[in-house]
Amino acid sequence: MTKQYKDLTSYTEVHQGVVALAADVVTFTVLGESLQVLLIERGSQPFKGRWAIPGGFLRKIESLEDTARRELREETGVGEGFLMTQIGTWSDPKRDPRGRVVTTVFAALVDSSELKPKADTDAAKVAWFPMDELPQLAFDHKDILSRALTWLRRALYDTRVADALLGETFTLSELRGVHEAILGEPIDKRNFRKRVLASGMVKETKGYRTGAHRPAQLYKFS
Amino acid sequence: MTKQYKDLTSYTEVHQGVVALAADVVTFTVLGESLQVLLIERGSQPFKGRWAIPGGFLRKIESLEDTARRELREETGVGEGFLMTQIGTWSDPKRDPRGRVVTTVFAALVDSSELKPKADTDAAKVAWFPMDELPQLAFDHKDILSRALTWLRRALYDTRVADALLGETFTLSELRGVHEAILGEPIDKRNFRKRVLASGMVKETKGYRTGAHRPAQLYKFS
DNA sequence: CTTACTTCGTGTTACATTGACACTAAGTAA
DNA sequence: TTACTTAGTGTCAATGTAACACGAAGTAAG
Repeated sequence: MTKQYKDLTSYTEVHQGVVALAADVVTFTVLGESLQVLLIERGSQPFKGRWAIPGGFLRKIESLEDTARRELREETGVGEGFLMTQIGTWSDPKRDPRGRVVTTVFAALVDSSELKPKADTDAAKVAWFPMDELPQLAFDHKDILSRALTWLRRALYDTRVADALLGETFTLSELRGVHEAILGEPIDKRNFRKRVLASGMVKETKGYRTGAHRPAQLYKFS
Repeated sequence: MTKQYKDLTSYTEVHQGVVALAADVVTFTVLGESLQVLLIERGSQPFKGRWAIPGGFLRKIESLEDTARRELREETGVGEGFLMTQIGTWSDPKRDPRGRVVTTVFAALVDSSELKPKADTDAAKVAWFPMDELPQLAFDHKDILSRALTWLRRALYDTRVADALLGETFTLSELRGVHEAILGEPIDKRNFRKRVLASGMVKETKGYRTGAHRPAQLYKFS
């Protein structure tokens, strides 16, 4: 974050009145039964010690989508297998006490099984938090997370959402778990199976997931 | 547009590599049976003679929402009775040949009965076009209009959309006409009445709309 | 004043979708 | 062998959706 602060200082000092454009990435994953979001701890003022949504400034020859993808890769180490969608742009002149920062926010979905949470780079701590146990947040990031969650719940009925959060194959219980974690409420098991199978969005494979219980058939998206 | 060009020139000359931030406003209205959008004709290069979505640059102490509201008022002369929603930010580095312009797009809905189409200010022609007969557009504005229409069709089920497009009172046929114009397809009359009345989103008034036919009862949103 | 014309206003039925609900099956672990 | 855990399965009621046709109430024109 020190880097961002310095960049911004030079922006505001040299280009009086000019706006700095950033991309912030709200990265979601489903871990166990819980929807989690990736945050970084701020190491400097303002909001030192609070947690923030990772982000960075737009570079000269990038689109905001490029910026967001680059930031996500730097923070999480995930490869190409993520889904990213723009969810809005925040531009209140007072949203950042250091100066004028307009930020376009993206939501990214990553498969928890592929995560290397990327050891605290740049003297900044990075961590996953359950969406229902968020820490104190910097800037207007609480509002942003709230809107991101609303977006995610609406987008859930797009096949690609669950696809991005699960591995190549998955059991129907795992798929249901993703929906439950995002919606924050239980879903009837039989009705869910019926609906998903009837929709034709998944097809069965020959594999089975084993454990200390009856094995479950594996499916994949079609 | 001359003004915008000059502003942008100074941006790119003085602040090498710095991004100019704009707000563009896609203004929709329903006129008769047709969904219309407000465009301005460009009076200078690039894209001289083509039509564009009205917009302007962010000022120092404004949010993008403020910019959009200000632009809309300047172009249409409508008062406060409009609905405006952010639909996305376009940031491709090559989207504007003059230099780096990132634009946040808003959709605005105005009641056609309140319009003063605002005589061609600033030597720029302003006109309404049916969404299914668009002229040649400047920049990436064709793509933007396409996304705006998608947004509008999805948002239609929010009561406020039709509310913003209609006057204080309206007949159920007029309300249906708004839905048909936006969706671009006919809606069954009896089913529509049933659904709207059952939803409780409108309540009847004592007025009637007369014409060369049986008078129609007026309703208003509740 | 009669007729043509236009838009308003009204119900039923078939079909699809959704939601509630409980037990047996198949494996592991002790 | 028993306890434990998760997988997998069907019915029925209620609700929502879509298709469909005709008489009513006004104006306009001869």
